[in-house]
Amino acid sequence: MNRTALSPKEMAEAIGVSESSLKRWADGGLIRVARTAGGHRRISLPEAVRFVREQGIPIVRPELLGLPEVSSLQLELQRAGSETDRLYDFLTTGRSKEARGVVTSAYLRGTSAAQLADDIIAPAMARVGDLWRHDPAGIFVEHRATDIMIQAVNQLRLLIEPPANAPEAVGGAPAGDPYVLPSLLVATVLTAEGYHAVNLGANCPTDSLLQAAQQHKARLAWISISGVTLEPFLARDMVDFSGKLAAMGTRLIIGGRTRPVLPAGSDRHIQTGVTMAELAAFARGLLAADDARQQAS
Amino acid sequence: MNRTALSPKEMAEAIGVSESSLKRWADGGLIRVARTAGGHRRISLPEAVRFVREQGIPIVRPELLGLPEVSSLQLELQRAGSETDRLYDFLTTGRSKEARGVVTSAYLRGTSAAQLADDIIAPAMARVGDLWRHDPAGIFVEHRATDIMIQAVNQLRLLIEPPANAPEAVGGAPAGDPYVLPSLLVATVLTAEGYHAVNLGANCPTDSLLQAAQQHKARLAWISISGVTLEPFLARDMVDFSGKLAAMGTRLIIGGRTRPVLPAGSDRHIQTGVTMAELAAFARGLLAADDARQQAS
DNA sequence: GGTAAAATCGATCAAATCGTTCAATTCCTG
DNA sequence: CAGGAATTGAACGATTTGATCGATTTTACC
Repeated sequence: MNRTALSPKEMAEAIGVSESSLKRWADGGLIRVARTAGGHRRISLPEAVRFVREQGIPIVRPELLGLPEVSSLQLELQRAGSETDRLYDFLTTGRSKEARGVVTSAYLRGTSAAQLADDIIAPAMARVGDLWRHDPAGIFVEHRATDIMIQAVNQLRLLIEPPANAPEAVGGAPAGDPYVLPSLLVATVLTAEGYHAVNLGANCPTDSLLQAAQQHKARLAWISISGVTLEPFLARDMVDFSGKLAAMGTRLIIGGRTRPVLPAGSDRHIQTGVTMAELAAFARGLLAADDARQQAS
Repeated sequence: MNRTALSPKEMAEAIGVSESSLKRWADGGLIRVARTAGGHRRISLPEAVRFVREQGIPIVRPELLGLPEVSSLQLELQRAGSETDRLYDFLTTGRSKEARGVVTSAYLRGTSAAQLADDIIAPAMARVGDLWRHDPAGIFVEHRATDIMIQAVNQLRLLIEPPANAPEAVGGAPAGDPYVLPSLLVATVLTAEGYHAVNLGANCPTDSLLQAAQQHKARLAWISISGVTLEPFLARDMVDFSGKLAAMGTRLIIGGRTRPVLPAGSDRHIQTGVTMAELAAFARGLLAADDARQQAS
């Protein structure tokens, strides 16, 4: 079941080390622990996840971390094929638990959220999307797979905790674009990069996005384009839009399957990308620049 | 429910410790408690806040402490509506963590998934949906709220596990209907009722639904209508559709904001409902009938 | 006002965790 | 390979925690 906090013993058993070592690591500051009034250590799940990822520690008993789907996945003895193949297999056969396991365990093993999206999830979903061309049952399988994927990414999102003073990021899919998953992935990637991501989801007018950015004093805004093409007139809208955002200190990044073509010379305040890795890199760069500026002052 | 005073049980749940520990801390002077005439402990909200701050104890379920900025010293004890009010507040102000807390804690306290949907989530989302009429920022708030709600329901869904041999249920929103949340709620309610629910999400053609029902040998199929109205010709489609489903042992239930009007005399294999409670009742009835038949044989 | 259900009381007890010490193991370096 | 440093895991008594109990108080409802 879903734990809110772990005791040293639980986490020690989960990763297969002694309780003593875990306590020593906690006392040495390697693991951030809260304390009960009586002095007992309590470890939050996102903190445990952060630690095992950074240290590259294999998880022996995932169910102790509240992640039973990871353990059930281990029962599927190393099947042949890449992670994408396995994910595709689980998605098309409706095995949601195993699909969640693929995503979660890949992240726990150290795969970055962006890599996960680019190299595992996107290819699998692309293959799922091709199904309906050949298979009459493709549409239902695609719908089911999408739902499963949304579940999996939402679960992943809960395992990541941005720092307390994280800058805000706001975004969504443009008006007329009904796809939920891509924007959800962006929100997850940005959370992993240390932002507090506010996802406005599918079909979100730019006006609404602008207001959200204002209210949240967002450092970064994203638009995730999947279901519509960025028409030239829309591209001009975007340039105008990004100008308004820039005026209040918010940088805009636009992404999608294909790199949007913007009017020449308009790439001053507007960034485009087709992969989550690009998005993550840009977001990281923005943070680094802000940090440098703060240190200088 | 903004309480002026907390019971030991409430505060214990809020910070994720046992009631015993809290009472011991109170008796040891760590927490200043008032006593009722009968000797029960009462902890003031400021005292609770002071304690968790001093001890650095993470607050697991902040909604139980009532939020300071809600400020209004409403003495009203927990009514059915108060939870909706809090949820609405969290949804409109973008506090996703707290919103998830309302949903999860309500479920953990014993509220059924159907009740949660009908009495807490639906009213809150309806109020959110009214926002755009009066507030220019309404659209963005609505999008943000929807995303938060989807997260919360997905999290709830992960907390519920159907029995191993659960019958399958398949459904989604009809073609042209872009709303994700209602069908997700149906899937969650059915999971809580003991079904293995396969959600095909928004904008799902009936053909795909039929194929999914076939492949899964579904006992139950649902169509959740939100964004489109059930036109008469579509209604006739539905009767035809439900006939095909019935032929393979799948019962159909159609739901939405308004009760769909079906051609007279067609209600043999088709069920309609406007509340999740109706849906849950029908699903339960189906299960009970099956069980009785199995026992008889 | 009266009654039944729910919550809380105070107390007890087993299990978990505390901080510390120490021996065994691993790692590093000359 | 020898030997010192660092890491690990086990053990210890003292303390903390969480579950449980029958008795009492509070709350909800009529």
